[in-house]
Amino acid sequence: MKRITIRDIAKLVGVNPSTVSRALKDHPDIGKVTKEKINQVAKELGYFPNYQAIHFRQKKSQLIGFIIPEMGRFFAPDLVRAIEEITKKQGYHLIIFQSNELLEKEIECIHLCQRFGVDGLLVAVSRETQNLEHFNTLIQNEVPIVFVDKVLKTNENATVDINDFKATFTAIQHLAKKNYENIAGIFASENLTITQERRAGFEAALAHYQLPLKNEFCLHINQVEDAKERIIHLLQQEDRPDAIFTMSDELLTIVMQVIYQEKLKVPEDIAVISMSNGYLPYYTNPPVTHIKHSAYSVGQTAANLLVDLIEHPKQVLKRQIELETYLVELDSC
Amino acid sequence: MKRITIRDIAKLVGVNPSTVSRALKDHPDIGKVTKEKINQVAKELGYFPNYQAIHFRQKKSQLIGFIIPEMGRFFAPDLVRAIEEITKKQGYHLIIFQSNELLEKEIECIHLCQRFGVDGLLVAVSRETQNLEHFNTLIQNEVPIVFVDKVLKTNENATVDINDFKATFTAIQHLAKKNYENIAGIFASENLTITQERRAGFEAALAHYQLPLKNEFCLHINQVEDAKERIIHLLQQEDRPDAIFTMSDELLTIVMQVIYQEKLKVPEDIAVISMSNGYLPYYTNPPVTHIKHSAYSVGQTAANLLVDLIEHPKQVLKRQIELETYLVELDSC
DNA sequence: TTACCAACAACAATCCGTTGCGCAACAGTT
DNA sequence: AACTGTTGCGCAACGGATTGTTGTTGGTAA
Repeated sequence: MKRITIRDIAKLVGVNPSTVSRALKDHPDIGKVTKEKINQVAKELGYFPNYQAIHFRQKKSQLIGFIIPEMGRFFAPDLVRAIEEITKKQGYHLIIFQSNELLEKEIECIHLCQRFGVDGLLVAVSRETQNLEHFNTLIQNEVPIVFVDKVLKTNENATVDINDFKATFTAIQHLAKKNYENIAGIFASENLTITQERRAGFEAALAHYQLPLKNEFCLHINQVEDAKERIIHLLQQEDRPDAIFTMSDELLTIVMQVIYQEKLKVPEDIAVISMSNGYLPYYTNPPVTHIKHSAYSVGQTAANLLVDLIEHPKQVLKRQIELETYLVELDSC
Repeated sequence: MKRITIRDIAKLVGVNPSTVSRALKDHPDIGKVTKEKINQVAKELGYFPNYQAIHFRQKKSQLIGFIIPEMGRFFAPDLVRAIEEITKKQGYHLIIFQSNELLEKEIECIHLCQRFGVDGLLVAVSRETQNLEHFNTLIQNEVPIVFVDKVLKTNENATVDINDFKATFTAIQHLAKKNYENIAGIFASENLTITQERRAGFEAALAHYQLPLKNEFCLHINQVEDAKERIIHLLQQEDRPDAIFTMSDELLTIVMQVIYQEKLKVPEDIAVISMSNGYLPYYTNPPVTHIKHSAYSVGQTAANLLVDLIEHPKQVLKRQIELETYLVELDSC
């Protein structure tokens, strides 16, 4: 089926395509009668504008790229949900790319975004990403970028995340105040900035409360494969921890599985506290005390910031946003 | 910064833009020396093609739209993950729209897809969608559509889902064989085709094993708000069920929360079986026996089917695919 | 009547890459 | 020398909407 263009309408009404274009967008230059006729014919023909042509002409795409390491189950969905809602509301649309935690793929995604002419970009960087050079051409082309959740902090780039140090500190503080003394921490890959900051918060809190920092009590989980074994090993030591902190929902699932398997009672045998997007802690028995870190808010904030940067690049003052986290006290400590 | 075009390269090399265009795609008409020069200059200038222009000219977008009721936590993420991977591998890219379970929004999404000129469309229909009329213009424009997971079955449309009847039957069969007799079923909104088919499988299995079908034992959860209360009420009856089937991970979370709250032992006090994407059942205590229904496979299959339909519209024979589900026996029955 | 200004439309260029067609130059054949 | 075939490249139109500029009306005021 042939697509209907403004020329078709123009021919039928007997005017110039430019007149049709102006009429359809209610331009004051066009007379009322002509406008009505054009609008009527457009409706009859079932005309709809060719966005590809428009975007091509205007060098805009109304597209926002979102590069994410992987579409995980705990954090990403809410991020996407929020971003899609906000961007749609503002007339933009979301095109999603997974980098699979690989720098190489991240670069590929960036190229694709460039070729597609996205108006802006949201990025959660991959585990391998140690600097932001590969974003330079995009930046030179003045495509706004907002780094979200997994960020590398520099002074120039827009970021939305949380204060990982403080959030973790708060978690450990909560344990300390409840008089737990042998606190273990389960962390993700050491490469990630968020891991480093959370680990720093963890250590600082232990130090502050004069609790022991044992190296065997700090696990960095790089592959899921051996995660269970390592945690089992941790919990089977004779001098095992009396409390355990996990820095993410993913890690919490593993820990809880081990705890169930080992038939440990929470919190009697061991206390658990986690950073979380706030759902998983209610699926477990008992519900897990956690530092709530809302992916939805992060997504909303980042999307709004990005749209601001696209539409008023000069006027945006606050480009680095740290969202609040808070303690949700349930039954695991 | 001005974008570099083939004309810039042409000027520098001293050839015609058409020559540059052909050279860059290794067209045999262009001499080796010229090609090399052009490629070199292109690299020096950091040229990359303007996809918007290309897509506009070729009336393709390399975009695949994905309309989903909502970016949920259990099923959608794997769907998106799979679809992104497959479509990217085939040179397409994913643009996501949420219909929020509203027909009106679903129609909006369809319009957007049309305007964006997507090459194909994946759809999980909303709860309100009772027919597929609103897809007609898209179909007339020969944009392939694959309905996925939440589908309405007609003879013409491409679909990828599971045999809900059979899957549910299998679940109940498993309970029956373990001699559970008072089986309750927790279902989603009655409007959904999948709910209807699962309920039918549920009833058929009860009938087949000559088990009682009590209306009070079949709950349809429309809002999350009162879900817990209703399930508590179900479990507090004196003649309470000895086994409970949930048709989704979402519902399973609620049931498990209630079970924990009520301090019921699984499977001693009550058995649990669920349909699931296969992760949540391991987060609970005990792990829940379930019918595994892989979102990732559904996504993969649907994405591959769609790409086939885009690229060889006439040659695709099997357009309605039902994926296998299987019983994963864990410790809750 | 002339001058002038709205009001309304038409014209044509533009965005960038693609592609059918044409043409010149040259090698090889008879 | 005349002809055919090949190689290598240029020309120009094209796709659909937008937009700066120009042109034609009709009407009003001087």
